[in-house]
Amino acid sequence: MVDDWISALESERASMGRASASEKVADALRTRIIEGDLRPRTRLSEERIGAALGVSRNTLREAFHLLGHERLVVREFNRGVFVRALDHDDVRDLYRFRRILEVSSIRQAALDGSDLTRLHAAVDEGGAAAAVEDWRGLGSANMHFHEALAALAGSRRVDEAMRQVLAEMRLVFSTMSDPRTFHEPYLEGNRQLAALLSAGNHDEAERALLTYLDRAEAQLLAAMSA
Amino acid sequence: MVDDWISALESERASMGRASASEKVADALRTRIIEGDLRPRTRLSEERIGAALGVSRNTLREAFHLLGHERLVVREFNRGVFVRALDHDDVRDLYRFRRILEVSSIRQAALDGSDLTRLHAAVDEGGAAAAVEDWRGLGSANMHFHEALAALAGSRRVDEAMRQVLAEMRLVFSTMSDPRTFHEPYLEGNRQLAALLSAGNHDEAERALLTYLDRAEAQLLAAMSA
DNA sequence: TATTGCGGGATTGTTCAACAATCGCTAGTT
DNA sequence: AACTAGCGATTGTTGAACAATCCCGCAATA
Repeated sequence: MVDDWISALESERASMGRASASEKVADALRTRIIEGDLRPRTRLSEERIGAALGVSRNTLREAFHLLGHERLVVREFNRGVFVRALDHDDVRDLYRFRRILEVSSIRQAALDGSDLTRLHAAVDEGGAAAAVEDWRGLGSANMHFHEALAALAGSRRVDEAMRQVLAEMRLVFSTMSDPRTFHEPYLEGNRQLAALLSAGNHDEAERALLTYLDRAEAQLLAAMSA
Repeated sequence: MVDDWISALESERASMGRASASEKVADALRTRIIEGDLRPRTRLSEERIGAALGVSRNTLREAFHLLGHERLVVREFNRGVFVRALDHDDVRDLYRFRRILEVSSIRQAALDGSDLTRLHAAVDEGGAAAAVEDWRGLGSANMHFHEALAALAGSRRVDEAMRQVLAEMRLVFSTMSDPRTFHEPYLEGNRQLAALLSAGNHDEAERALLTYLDRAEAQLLAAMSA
């Protein structure tokens, strides 16, 4: 059935006891989107989803606003909200932005010997996930690595921007069939990057990061064309 | 009367004929906040503002979401929404972020000889505003200058991030009594920066920009302490 | 005096039902 | 085939209602 995710949504209905209703709805939808149950361009009908989750249209709309803010859905006036679909330009722009944020984070780390524990922890997390062939988990670890990398800039707003970017990256990955292909090659890259930073070799780290991002971008673009 | 801005809001009620109601409400409130009529920490009562603008609570709430997304207001659960109040840390973080975005824009411009017309247009706009002593207009021109500067990065997401940052900057300026002090000194700085970029002297431009931002940050922080 | 606990009023959070505005599609016309 | 009118479905917006929560004053207590 095409509407299989509706039942998946209903299963999330249990965990909605506390906090703001709209946030819980947003959580549920976010999970469905990231897990790939809700494909890009899918229209999110207020009526059906409201019924599935047992919330009113108003609350649902607030949730849509939250997801729109995270760029996971787009709202088209008088037409509804749709799961966001990223094109090649989006991916190129995402990586352009990532280069800016992550390179400047490394440069900041070069100035003030930052704390690299989070970074190494993310590497370890990735190693553990790969060891048990949990490729989705490896993907998350990868995200954590880059989140930790951006955190070296020591700026709340950089953190926030990076989280935003990574959420959009998940949107891209959600459409890919084989997570391993897109995450496993970068485990070693992360390890090397962390090592270079630990060694204080920031120039080399910057170069490595740029090659890393170039490669990832090219791979994603190629996969999107196919 | 303390509630003078209520009538100012009502005057905006006329211009609300087209487009989404919530966006219009957000526009009206945004103006009031930026103009300084709504001071930081002011609580935005759903009842009173809804009545003043003639919209329902639900629509008003959607508008609050939009403004929250722009970080002009903060929503506190079960307590209401308040005009955002920035502290010293916020200002420091804003400038940290601006350095990252604007420096990388200049570096990008160094790689691909970007189009500088918007930049020069913003300089001219500032000159014209200063000539007639329109200091608020000079402030806007200043924003446009840095928006144009960030645009050199050639990234939609950088543009968006910069707009976000500048909106927060307006929030700071809205609390300042004398706009001239905070905008006039930078007219010459903008002119020089544009000239350096036109001349292709990007290294010097980068240094000038950093001094520029350091000075602006220090001046704002000093003003906030007073 | 300071603090704790307890109303009670005011405000926000959420739901519901209704209507207006708009869109997309289909059928009919030329 | 193209174009238009109309219709059904969906979103946009409203208003009212109720529940949940917070704020503030007041009394009781130590």
